[in-house]
Amino acid sequence: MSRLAILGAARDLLLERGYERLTIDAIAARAGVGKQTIYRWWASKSAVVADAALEGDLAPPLVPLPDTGDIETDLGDWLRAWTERLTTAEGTSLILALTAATADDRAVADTLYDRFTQPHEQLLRDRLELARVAGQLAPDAPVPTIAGVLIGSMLYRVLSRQAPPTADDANLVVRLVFNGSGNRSRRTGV
Amino acid sequence: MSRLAILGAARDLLLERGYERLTIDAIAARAGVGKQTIYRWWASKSAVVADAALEGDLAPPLVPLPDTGDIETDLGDWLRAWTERLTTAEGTSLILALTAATADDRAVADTLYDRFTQPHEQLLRDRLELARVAGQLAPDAPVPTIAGVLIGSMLYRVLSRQAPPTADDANLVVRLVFNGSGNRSRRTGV
DNA sequence: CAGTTACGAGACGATTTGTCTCGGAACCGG
DNA sequence: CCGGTTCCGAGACAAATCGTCTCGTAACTG
Repeated sequence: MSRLAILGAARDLLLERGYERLTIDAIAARAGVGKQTIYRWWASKSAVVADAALEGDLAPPLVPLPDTGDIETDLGDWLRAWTERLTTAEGTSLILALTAATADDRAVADTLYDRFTQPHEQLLRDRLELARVAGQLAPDAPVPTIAGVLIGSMLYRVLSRQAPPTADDANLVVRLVFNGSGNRSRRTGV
Repeated sequence: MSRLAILGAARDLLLERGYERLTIDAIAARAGVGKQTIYRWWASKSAVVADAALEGDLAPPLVPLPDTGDIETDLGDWLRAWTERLTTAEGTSLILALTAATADDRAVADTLYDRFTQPHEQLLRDRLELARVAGQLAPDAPVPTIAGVLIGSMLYRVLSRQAPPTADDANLVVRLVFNGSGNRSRRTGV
C-alpha cells in the first residue's frame, strides 16, 4: 500500500514548505506515486494534510498526564511538556499548517479537532474533574473552561508567531488559573 | 486612488469566499482595476489581505475598555464585547482568513500582529497595570500573561471551529483569571 | 496463459499567477 | 489649443497547479 508513502511525503513537504506551498504533484513525486493514486483516496489537499497529521506519526503521542495527587504540579508538568513540543521547529510548522487547513475547510476542521486537539483537551478535563471531585478545586470550578484556557493560551502564542511560549509562561498560566490574580483572597503564589 | 477600491473588494471577497479561494483576478475585477495596479503596490495575496484587514475598515475599532475602578467588571464587559465581535459571521471569517495569512507568510504575521492583535493586547495590559498599581491585583500579578490568556482563550474557541465562545464563556474566563479555581483560598465567585 | 486489477507515468484543459504591452484618459507646460 | 508625460484599465502571455483522463506495465487470479 502506497498510502503510508503518500502520508509520509505529505508530512515532509508540509514541514519543509508549509501548507500554502504544498502541491499534490510534489507529494506524488516524492512518494513515487501517480497523482491518480492520491485522488483515489483523498478529495483535496486539506484532506491529505489532515490524514498526514493523524496517521503519518506527525501527531505526537499524547503527553502523559500523571496523577500524583497534586493537580497543580501535574498540570504544570503537563503544560510545560506540551508547550515544549509545540515550540520545536517541527511542532510549530505542524501547528501552522494544521491551522491553515482548518481555516480552509470546515470538514477538515472537524476531523482535526476530533482526532488531534480534542484528545488533549479531554485528557485535561478528565484529570481536572478528578481533582475537583477530590476537593482540590472549587466545587463549581468550570473544568472545560480551564482546559480551554490552558491550551488556548499557549496556542495563541505559537500562532501569533511572535515570542513563542516558554516553560515560564506555562508555569505562570497554571499558577494564574489556580490562584487567580485578584488581591482580595490571595495567599501565596510560589 | 484605486487603493481603497482594491482593499474594499479584497475585504468583500475575503468574507464571501475565504482566504484560500480568494484570487487576485477576482479582486481586480470587482475593484474595476487592472491586475498590474494591484501588483504595483503589493507583493502577494497575503500582503493585500493584511492591508485590507488593517485599512479597509475591516479591523473593528478597538473595543473601548473603560476604567470604572472595578477591574473585574471592566474586563468582563470588554471581553464579552470583544467576543461578540469575533463570533459574528464577519468576525469569524476575518479571523480565519487572517490566521491563514499569518501561517502563510512570516512578514505578514508580524504586520498583522503589530497592527491588529497587539493593540488589543496592549489595551488590556495598560488597564491591568493600572489595576495592579491600584492594588486591585496581586502585586506580582503577571500582567502580560493575563492579557494573553484572555485573548488566547477566546481565539482558540473561534479557530477550532467547534462551539464558538459565548458571553458566558467570557465571564467564566475572567472570573477564573481573577479568582482562580483552587479550593484553598476561595471566597465567592458570583 | 488469458483476464483482471492496481498503479506509475504523464498528457490534457481549466484556472490562477505574475509579467508585459497597448491604448486611452488626465494632467502639464507652453 | 497642443504635444508630452504619467497613470492605469484591459488583457495577452508563459509558467505553475489543479483535477481528470488514458496508456502501458506489472502482479495477481483462475
